[in-house]
Amino acid sequence: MNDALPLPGFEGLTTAEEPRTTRRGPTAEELLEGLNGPQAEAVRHAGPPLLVVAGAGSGKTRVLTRRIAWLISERKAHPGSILAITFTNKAAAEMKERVAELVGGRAKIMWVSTFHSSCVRILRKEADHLGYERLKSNFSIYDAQDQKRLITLVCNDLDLDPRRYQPGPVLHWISNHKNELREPDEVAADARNGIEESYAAAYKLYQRRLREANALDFDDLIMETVRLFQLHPEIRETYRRRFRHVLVDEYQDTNHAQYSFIHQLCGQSLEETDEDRVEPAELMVVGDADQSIYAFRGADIRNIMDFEQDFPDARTIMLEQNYRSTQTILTAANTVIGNNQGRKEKRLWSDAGDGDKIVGYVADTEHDEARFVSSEIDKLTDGGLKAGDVAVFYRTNAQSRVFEEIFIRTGMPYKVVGGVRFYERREVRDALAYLRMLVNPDDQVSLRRILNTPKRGIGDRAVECINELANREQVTFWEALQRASEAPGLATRSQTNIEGFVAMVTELQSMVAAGERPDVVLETVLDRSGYLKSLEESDDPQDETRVENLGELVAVAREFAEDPVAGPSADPSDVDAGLVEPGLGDFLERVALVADADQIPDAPDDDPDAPPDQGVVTLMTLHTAKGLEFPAVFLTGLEDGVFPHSRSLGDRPELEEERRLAYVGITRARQRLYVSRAVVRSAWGAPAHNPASRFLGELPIDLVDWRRTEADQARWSRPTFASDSGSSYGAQSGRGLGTPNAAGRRNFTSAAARADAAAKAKPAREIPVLEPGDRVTHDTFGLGTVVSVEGQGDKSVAKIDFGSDGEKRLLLRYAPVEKL
DNA sequence: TTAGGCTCCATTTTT
DNA sequence: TGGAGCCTAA
Repeated sequence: MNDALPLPGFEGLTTAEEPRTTRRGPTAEELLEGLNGPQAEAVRHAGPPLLVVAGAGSGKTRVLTRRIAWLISERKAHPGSILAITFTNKAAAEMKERVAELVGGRAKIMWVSTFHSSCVRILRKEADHLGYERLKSNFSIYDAQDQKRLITLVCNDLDLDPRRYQPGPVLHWISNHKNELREPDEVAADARNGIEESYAAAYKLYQRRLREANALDFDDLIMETVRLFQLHPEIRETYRRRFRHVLVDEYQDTNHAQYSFIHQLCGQSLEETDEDRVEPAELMVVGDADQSIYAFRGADIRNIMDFEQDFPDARTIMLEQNYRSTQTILTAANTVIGNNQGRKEKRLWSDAGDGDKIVGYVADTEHDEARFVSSEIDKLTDGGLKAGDVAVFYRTNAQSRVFEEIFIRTGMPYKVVGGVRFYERREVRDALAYLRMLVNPDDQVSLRRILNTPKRGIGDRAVECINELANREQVTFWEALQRASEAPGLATRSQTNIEGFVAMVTELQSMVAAGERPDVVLETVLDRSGYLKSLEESDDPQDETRVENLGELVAVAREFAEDPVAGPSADPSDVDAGLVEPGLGDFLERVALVADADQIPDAPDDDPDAPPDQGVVTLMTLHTAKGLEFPAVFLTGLEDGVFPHSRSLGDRPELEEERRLAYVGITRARQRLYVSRAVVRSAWGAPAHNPASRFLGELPIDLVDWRRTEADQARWSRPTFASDSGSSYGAQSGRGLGTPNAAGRRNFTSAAARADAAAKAKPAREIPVLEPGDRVTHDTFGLGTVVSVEGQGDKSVAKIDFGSDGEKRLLLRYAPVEKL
C-alpha cells in the first residue's frame, strides 16, 4: 500500500513538526462504534470508486468523518494525501474539527474545502503555467455583483440593446458555457443566429476584460484549474500523486466542470503508455439525487445518477435508515418525492416511532400565517422546546419580512439567515473595492466603483474621457488615470480631481507594498478616502449602521491579521508550511470565498438579546436549510406560484426541482412539522390570490391534522376581513399567476376568500377547455393564441401568446380568459 | 456634475 | 412594498 508515500512536489508539506505526543489514534472498534451495517461498510471500503447514496438524516457527515479518521489511523494514509470537498466553507470547518477530535492535530494538513477554495489554491501554486503574469499574488475574484458590472460595461461597448440583452441572462448563458468548459471562440463558431452571435461576442469580450483585470470569476476558478490539468499533464500527475484519497460531499450538486476536476484526479490515467502514470486516487462521493436543488446554477444531477457508468468498477452503498425524523415525517417526504419521475427508488425509514401528525393551516393572508406561526412557536416553547429548536422556512427571501414583523412585536428572539449578507452590503463592498484595487490596480471593476465614491467630482464625463484615452493608448484604465493630462476633452477641474485621487491611491499602494497589515490599510483607506467621513456627516439614518458595519469589517481584518489560521475556512496547511504569508491579498481571497452568512460574526444579532440557552428562532430560505435539522419546522407559503415558484410551473424538470426542495424542507424536521399557506398574499404592493401548493395535495391525507382549512376559511373569514384590515382589499388581482400588471385589475366584489373557496369547491366559472391553437380573449391582455396547455381541471395552466404583451402562463381557474 | 425627484421595475434559489 | 435607475433643474 502506497498510502505512506512522501508527497512528491510538496516537500514543503511534511509532518515533521507535527507533535509526536498526539494520543494514539482511535481503534478500529472505536471508529465503527455506533454505525449501522452500510455505514460501517462505507467507512471501511477500500479500492474502487464508491458512491454512497445518503438519504436525508442518514448520518452521512458521520460516515465521512469516520472514514477520514479511518484512512489516517487504520490505513496509515498521510493526512496530506486527503482531499475532501464540501459544499460550504462551514461544512469544511466542521468536518476538519471533527476529524481532529478523532485523530488529533495531524488532521490540519488535509485539504478540506469547497471546490472553489481548492482550485484557488492550486491556481495560486501553479500560476506560472497560466500565462497571467501577475496572477500569482494578486488576482481578484469576481462574484455575481462584480460580474454584473463588468458585463454591463461589455454590453455597452458592444452596443447591445440593453433591453434585449440583460446582464442576468447573458451571464447565465456565459456561465453555462464555462461549466461545459467551452471557450468563447468555440462557442462563437457554433452560434446559429444573431442572438447567439451577440452572446458569444459578449462572452469573448467579457473574458478578455476579466483577463485584463487580472480577475477570475467563480466559474473560471474551476474551469481554469481543469484546463491547467489538461494542458499540463505533468502538473495533473503531481496532484494525482499527492491526493490518494478524494472525498466529495453533496455530489448531486456538482456541475460539469467540477465533475471534470474530479475526473482529472480520480479517473483512469489518460496516457496509458506513460510509464509514470499514477494509479487513480481512491474516490468516494456522497450525495442524494433527491436533494439536488441547484440545477439553476449548473448542477447536473446526472453526475450522481450516472456515477456507476462514469466509474465502471464503482460500488454503491445505500444509507436508508434515518436517525433524524419521525416515521410520519419520513412517510410524508417519501410520498411527496415519489411524484418525481425517473428517480432511483429509495425509501427512508426510521425506528423512532410515528410521532406527532403534521399540522396544517390555511391562513387568510400572509400576516395571518405569520400570526399562526408565532402563536404555535409560543405553544412549543411553553411546552419545553427552546426557541433555537424552531426554524421557519420560506421559498424566497422577501417572505421573511412578515415573520420579522410579528416576532419583533411579540418579542420572540429570531435571526434571519441569508438575505442581504454582510459582504454584499454596499459599504462593505465599497471598502473591499478599495482594497482590491490597491492590490490589483488592473481591477477595473473595483477601481471604477470607488473612483467617485465618495463624490469627488469625477463624473461620467470624466470617466468617458479616461476610457477613451485607455482605449486609444492600449493601456489599462488605471494607467490612463495616471496620464489624465493627455486625455482629450477632459475638464481642468476633473483633471485636478483625478490627480488628487491618483496621489491618494499611490500613497496607499506604498503602504500595501510595505506589507502593512490588512486592518491598518483598511482603516487608513477609510480615513484618507473620506469615505468614513462622508457617512458620518450624512443625515441618512442608514448610514449610521453602515459606519458600524465598516467597524465590523475592520475587526474582521484585524482578527485575520492577528491569527490568519483561525476563523472560517482557514487552510492552515499552507500557512504551516510557510507557503503563505498572510497579507492583504490573502485577506481579500478569504473574504471572496467565504461570503457566507453564518461565517460572519454577526454576533450583535445573535448574542446580546438572546435569552441564555434559549437560542433564537431561525428564519431562512429552503435552499439555505439544506444540511441542517431542527426539532420543529414550519414550512410556509405553500402556494402554487410561491412554492413551487411561478417560474417553474409548467416546466417538468424545474417543477421536480421544486419538489426536491419541498423534500429537503420536510426532512429538516426532527419531531414536528407544520405546513401553512395564505389564501391572499401581498406581492409587490397588490394582494395576489394563490391556490394551494400542489405539494400539499401530495401529502398523505391521514398524516396531516388540518387546524384550519379552506372551508373554515370561507366560513370565518368575512368578519376577520371587516375588522382586521378593512380598506386594503378593495381591488385585487384576479390572477394568481401570470404577471400582475397594475393595469386592468379585476375586482373581486366579495371577499377574496369567498372567491377562492367557491373556486375550489365548485368553480364559480366554467374553466375553459383549451387546446393549442385556440384563440382567446383576456381581460387585460386582449386577444391571444394558446401555445400549450398543461395539467387538468382546476390545475390546468395555459401558455398563451398575447402578441405584443408576450407569452403568459395562466392558471385557467383564475385567469379571466374566454375562448373565442 | 450633482442632487433630488421621478418613474418604473421587479422578486428564485448562491459557491 | 421598496429599491434602483432615469431625467431634470440648479
